Parts: sequence; structure tokens; C-alpha cells
Amino acid sequence: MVRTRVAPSPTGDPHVGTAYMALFSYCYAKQHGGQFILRIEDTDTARSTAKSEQIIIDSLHWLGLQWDEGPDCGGQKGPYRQSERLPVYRKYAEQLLTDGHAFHCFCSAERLQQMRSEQRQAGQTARYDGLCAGLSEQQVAERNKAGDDFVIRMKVPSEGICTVQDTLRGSIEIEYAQIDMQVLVKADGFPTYHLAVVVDDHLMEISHIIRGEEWINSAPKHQLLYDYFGWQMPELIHMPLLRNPDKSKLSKRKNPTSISFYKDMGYLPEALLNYLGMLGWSMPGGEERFSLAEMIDQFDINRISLGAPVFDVTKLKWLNGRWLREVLDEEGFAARLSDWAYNRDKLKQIIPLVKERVDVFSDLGKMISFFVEGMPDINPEDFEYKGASSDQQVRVLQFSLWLMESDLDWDSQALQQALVGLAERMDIRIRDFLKPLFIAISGKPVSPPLFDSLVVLGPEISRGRLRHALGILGGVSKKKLKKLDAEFRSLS
RNA sequence: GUCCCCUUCGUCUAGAGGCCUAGGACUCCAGGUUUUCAUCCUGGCAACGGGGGUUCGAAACCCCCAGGGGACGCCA
Repeated sequence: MVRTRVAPSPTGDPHVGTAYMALFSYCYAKQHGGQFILRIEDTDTARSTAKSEQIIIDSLHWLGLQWDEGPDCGGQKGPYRQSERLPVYRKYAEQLLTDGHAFHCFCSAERLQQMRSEQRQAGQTARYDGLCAGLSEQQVAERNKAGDDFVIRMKVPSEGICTVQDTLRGSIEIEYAQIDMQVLVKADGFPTYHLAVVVDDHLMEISHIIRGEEWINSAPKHQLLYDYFGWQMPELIHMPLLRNPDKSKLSKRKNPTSISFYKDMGYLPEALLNYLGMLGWSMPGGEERFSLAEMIDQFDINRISLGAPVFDVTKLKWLNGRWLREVLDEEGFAARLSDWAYNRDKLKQIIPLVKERVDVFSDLGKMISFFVEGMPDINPEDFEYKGASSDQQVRVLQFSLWLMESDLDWDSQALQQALVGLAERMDIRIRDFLKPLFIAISGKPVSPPLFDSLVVLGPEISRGRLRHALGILGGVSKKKLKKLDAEFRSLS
């Protein structure tokens, strides 16, 4: 039985990369009549949020991906949220300890940091030096009794070669000396990814792991854990990484990466999924427009090409256009459009903002068009007015963007509090402070109330417009960014 | 720095030793259809990273180099 999974961590906006892995995992499973599972990897207590988990689920559903087992729909091998599986990890960590495959480590962060920098300076790979692996049972007992913080690390041989199999790449050999004695259980008792992923994939009977190339270097650790437990390692399939136009790993600084962004911009889920499907993979017949069902039907893991593809928004846009005009009839188009743009819920949000400002409906068009536009058509001159230098406006926009990227509640009051507070700390009059924001967000110096508009637009589009405006104003150099960052920190 | 992965037009890709004078698509340019624009159609620009092998024959197989990317966390 083929069983695949996608295992995102709920820390922020769901990434198109997550959708990419989900798509390929889904196709592979369904093509073989198998199951596809969603597992939430929330072992990072500091960064995981329930809100993020919900958006991930909604986003994947929006794309049309359905899982057979998951935290929202249950299943035989649950729970599917790692934070609810703590006793399971504890049990297996104990087993490794008992079998001598893991050890307590009491090293301080300072010592580890120093050790790593020394190793790096000496031209070596940073790797735990094994200090605590040599502690006697008695020493460990004493330190535990004293209540010292500890983590549990896995033992890794210092010599020899670890070979892992990758379906697409064949054998990959990495020397054990290159592999860190990974922490398996953190000081807070939570497992790290490495322990949890191995235990869960085994217990959930995952047969094929489809994940990003960034995990190749961790595969030997996982292989070793499977060996320690006496389990069979699932088949590994490492996908290429999606990239920015400058070839670096796809990141939101350089490209919109959140699934919600594309939804809010008015892309069709079918088109986004279709586009992801043609990155690193192609239909045998060369068709470029294909549905999820067609992709499953024709799917062949061996047709995956290994060169990391650039996520090209221009081509995505073209593909979306094809779906719009070739697949949707007028009825379908109308349904999708009204659902996206002026559905009742959205109108109800907008009406309070404009009701007092109109005399006839025909006043409305220009006033609310920015709610359904992508990036406003603005140029540097739009930002020229007396009382604020362009430099100050860049600072206002950048600082506001950073504020909006932080984990704040996306409601009118919280936004107002945050932004007005920022204006005060920057010692800029609210009026002058908000002006560039109005232009960036609505494209005009006057518009319906800003904070409420931000709520209607949602975080993705709002942030996107601030980035867009910064770009229009000439962009911010790396050096400048660093300077601004320091200034921003000193303000907050 | 160390290790790992990758390498066909600017971008996404086809290519499983002779069908390759390297095909398709996006972008861009030119022309046509259309009251405008868009769509649509026709055409054009544009690539096998470099060097060695193996072979009668290499974009494809092997080796070296270079370039790009990733990983080196009590993040995933």
C-alpha cells in the first residue's frame, strides 16, 4: 500500500513549496490507489500557532487537495498533530537511551557555539564533539538529580560511510563524520523534527517520503534512527527546490510565496496547482494545461527533472488566463468571479466604509476598485508632497511592512494601535505617516479608512502592496535595509 | 570553510547513444484577423557550462573542472 504525507509546520503563511510537495505526494499516492496524509509538525512550541494550522488546511483544501487522514478528519493512525503525540516520542527516546543509541547532553548553548565556531575555523564541518556521550550512568544521574537542563542526542559513528537511497538520484554517500549527533529531545521535552518524523512516518506506515531537496543532508540521521529501531526506511524522493528569479531558494522577501496571496490576487486554484505541476515535471504528451485528475492519470515519478525551477509569475499568469478563457464558461466564470470579488461577506465588510461617502451607487466604482485590484498602478511622483522626504516615506513603508509581517492580529483595532504607535515612536505626525500608506494600499492619497481597508484586503495583499510601493520608490538596498533594521529595532 | 545536490534558449521544459541542422511553451520582436484593446493565427530572436575520455556515432554514458543551489540550530 502506497501511503504518502505532507508534513508542514504551522509557523506562518502556508508556502507554495508546501503545496508543491503536497501535490506530488498526492499524485503519487492516488496514482497507486494509495492514501495521502496530512500531519502537522508543531514541535516548535515557540513558533507554532493554531491559526497557521487552520490556514494551511484551508489553503490546501482551496487548491483541491484532499487527504485521507489528518488532524481535521482523523484516521486510524492518529493523532496527526505531533504536539499530541508526546508520550509516543518519549517512549521511543527512552528505548534509544536504553539501547545505548542516544545519550543525555548537558552542554550549554555557549559551549556549543564556541565548539562550532572553532570547528568551522579549523575547516571542519560543525558537529557535536561527543563530550556528554562519555558521561557515566552515575554522572548522568547526579546531574539529573541536581535538576540540570538536558537534551537527548543520538549517537552517530565517527567513522564509516552512510549510504541512503534516493529514488531519483540513486545512492547518496555521506561520511558519518559529517553527520551531527542530532538533538532528538529538546530541553522542554518536545522531540525535534528528526525524532518525530522517523517515529511518525513509521507508525503511520508511510511508504514514500516526498520532500524537498533541503532534507538530503538529514537523510543519514533518519536512516540511522530507522536502523536503531530496526525499522524499514520508506522510499525517499527528494524534489528540487523552488527558486526565486535570482536562483536562491524561494522566499517571501523576493517573491510572493504564500498560497493565500495567489488566492487573494484572483488566481484559480486549478491554475496554481497546474503551474506547480509543470515545475520539475511535464506531461508525457507535452500538454501544459492539465487538471489534477489528468496529472494523477499520467503521473510518472521518473519524469521529474532535478534542476531546481524558478517560480515564474509571468508564466503562472498566462496559464491562469488559459484556464479562465478555455475552461470556464460564462456561468462558471460568473460564479468564480462573484465568489472572489464581491461576495456578500466581502460587500458587508466594505459597505460600512463607503456608505457615508456615496450619494448614488455610481460613486462607488472608483472608490472601491482598489479592493479588487492587484498591485495599484502607482509611480514615484504619486508620493511627492510637501512635509515628507522620500527617505522618510521609505522608512514609514518599510517599518510598517515589518510590523505587518510580525504576528499581530489582523483586525482594525490592532492594526491601528500598531501603526499609530509606530508613528508616535518615529515622531511623525499621523497625517504625514499615513499618507504613503494610503497611496501604497489604495493607489490614491484619499480612500476609505485605511485600517478597515487593510482588514478587507487581508495580510497578503496588504504586505504585497507595501513591497510593491517600496519597489516603485526605488527599492531598498541590502545595506540600507540593515541600517533600517537597526533603527526599527531601537524603536520597538 | 566543510559536506551534499544540480547544470539544454532569459524562464518552464522535451530529449533514455544515431529520428537533433536540438522540439514545444512563457517572455520579447515583426506581421495577420479584430472598430480599439485583449484573444486568436503566422513568423522571428534565443540553449546542450568548459575540458578530457568511452563509441563508428554523444545533449544523452564516465572522469575532471567551473558555475549555481542547499545543508551544517534544543527551526522544520
